[in-house]
Amino acid sequence: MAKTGQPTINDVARIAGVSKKTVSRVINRSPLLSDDMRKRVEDVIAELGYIPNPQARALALRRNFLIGLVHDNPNAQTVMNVQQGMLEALHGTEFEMVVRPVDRGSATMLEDLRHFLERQRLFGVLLMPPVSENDQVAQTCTEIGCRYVRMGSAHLDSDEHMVASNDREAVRAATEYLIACGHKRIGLIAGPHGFRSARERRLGFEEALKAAKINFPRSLVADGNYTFESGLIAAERLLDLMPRPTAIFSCNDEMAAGVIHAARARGLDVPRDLSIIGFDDTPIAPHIWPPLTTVRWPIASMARSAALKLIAGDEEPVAEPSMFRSTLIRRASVAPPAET
Amino acid sequence: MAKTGQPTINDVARIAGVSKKTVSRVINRSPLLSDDMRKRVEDVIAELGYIPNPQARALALRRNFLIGLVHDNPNAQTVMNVQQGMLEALHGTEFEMVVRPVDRGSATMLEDLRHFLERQRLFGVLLMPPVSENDQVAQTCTEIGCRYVRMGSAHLDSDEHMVASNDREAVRAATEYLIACGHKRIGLIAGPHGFRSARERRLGFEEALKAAKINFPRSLVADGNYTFESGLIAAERLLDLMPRPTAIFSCNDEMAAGVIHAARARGLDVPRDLSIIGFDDTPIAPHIWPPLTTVRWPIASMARSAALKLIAGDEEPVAEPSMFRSTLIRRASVAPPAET
DNA sequence: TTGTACGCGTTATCAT
DNA sequence: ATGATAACGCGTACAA
Repeated sequence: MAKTGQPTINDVARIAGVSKKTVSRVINRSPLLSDDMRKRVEDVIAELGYIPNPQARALALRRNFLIGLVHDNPNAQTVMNVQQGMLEALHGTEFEMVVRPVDRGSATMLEDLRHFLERQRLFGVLLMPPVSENDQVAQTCTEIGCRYVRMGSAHLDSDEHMVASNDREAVRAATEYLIACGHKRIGLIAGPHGFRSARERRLGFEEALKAAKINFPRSLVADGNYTFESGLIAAERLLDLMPRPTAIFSCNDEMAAGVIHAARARGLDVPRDLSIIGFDDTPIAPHIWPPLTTVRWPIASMARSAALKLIAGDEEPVAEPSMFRSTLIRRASVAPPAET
Repeated sequence: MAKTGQPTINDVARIAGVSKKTVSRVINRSPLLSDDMRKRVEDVIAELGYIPNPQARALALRRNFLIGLVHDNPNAQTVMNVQQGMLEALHGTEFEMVVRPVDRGSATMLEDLRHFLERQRLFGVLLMPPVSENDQVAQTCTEIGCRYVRMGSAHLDSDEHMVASNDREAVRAATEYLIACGHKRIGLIAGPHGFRSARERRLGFEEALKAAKINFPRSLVADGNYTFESGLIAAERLLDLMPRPTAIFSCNDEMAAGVIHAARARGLDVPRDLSIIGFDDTPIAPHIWPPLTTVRWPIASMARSAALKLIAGDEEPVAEPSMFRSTLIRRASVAPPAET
């Protein structure tokens, strides 16, 4: 027994009366092993409570049993949901999760990430949006030989490397709901330029209007950057319009909360004078006033699937989906437009 | 050069014309080294871009360069703030952060945690509340030889193992503010039993009332469990009281949001008919209506200090504080009580 | 001050 | 199918 108190592979081998390599074969499920030999070793392993040392394995295999979460996402709740999903998948396995925030915009981001991956020899990484949209990052992972799965709002990669939500379709459905309620002047608060999610959501919005043959002047779209303040400012511009839009689709909930503030500030009643739909279904969405109609994407499920793809053996490709459906959650922030 | 492409300590030693041990001494800043020898080795290290292999070091040192974040905190934003603070401290060092949620309540929690620490050989762990309040967890860390620092609402451990916020004082100050505004019937929505933070905040509240010689019947305290719904239910009970309280201190912001909902539901105006103070200063606090007066605790700073304590060398004990001050953020949810 | 030899716990190679 | 022996890359006695 080693001085650390933990039994090692040598202890198992000695007590079982076999070689280290045989024990190693048992651990790694080598197919070429007689059953009685396997049984004998497994008994000793159970008896000793032996667990392979991760550090030694990492050194020998040149690969760590760590899954990285690489993100530059500003939304705390989103990141936590992803972590929760990952952890679910990793629970009970030999893998642990290490979190690595990166600075999109930093000129050395790619280089930093490469060094990180090379040094830590991660088993794989889960790339969260928006950094997941950067093809060079994926390219770097491939070069280094680090497995990766990207989360995103559209298929940016092959199935094994991707878990995507159908933002465009979901927003299209949400907008159709607004139209079905009778709205014809609908404003859009867009997401930040360069975010794929912003693009997809906007496209879904425009598709719905076009299909309904509703006119959509440029003046009805206001830029936002996913923050409360940007939603507030964008809403003020939209609400200054004559005629005023009777509904607004906001590309995320946080901006939608800003819209509600702006509406309240000028004495507008939501949803009587203005209907609002957001995106994300953040925990506060049902708690703000009025409770917010929004689009919920199965973020934890996506992260869980992504992690399962990451740790899946190469032999049997996992049956995890690569496309996930978002759903419209109808609450109280939408109503038919008031009679004019 | 190794086949992996990365230079090893052997490459450095060979090219510099010295032994491995000498290179090792340079890396580990051994004092007994001639200057020209150090210079020679450092030059080769820089030239090769050599970085010590973490896996090999972990094996040799029987200690991983990983800092764990152990938590069972339900508040996503709080956890993210802690992660951010930790990562700030760890940035630029050789340490990485691995996240480990635990299940308080699970009978095997302690055993699971012990296995985790023993197997991964973490350098140290940051214990978040409320699991940080469990002395057995700290005890386990000590036994295993894993450094730890606890975050909490009171001094539960020696300075080197503790970063604490002064919840009691902060709540006392917040309550005094309510009293100064003229409130005499003040309700309390308490936190969950068994949480130290809940206890400290309640004590601070009671201290303020006692100092002001204000009567405080049991009926004015309602139990909550830090969730929106619990705050809503507790508020409904409090608002049924005759006479009704003119102000409510809620032990966290989420419950305070529930209080606002309950007040609105019965046509009460905040703050005219009811003043409210929360605790946490969550990101939504300024965005709900009315903007919430609350107590802000420097959570990221605390986590950063905790991480710095963890990775500090044993020789020079860090000068990081172990007590942090929370501050009252005055917004629009408090006003003098309406004339009766 | 510097070097030699060996240990850390595992996997891989190549025999048998 | 199984075993002896050599990596993996670094740290540490102990010797020089």
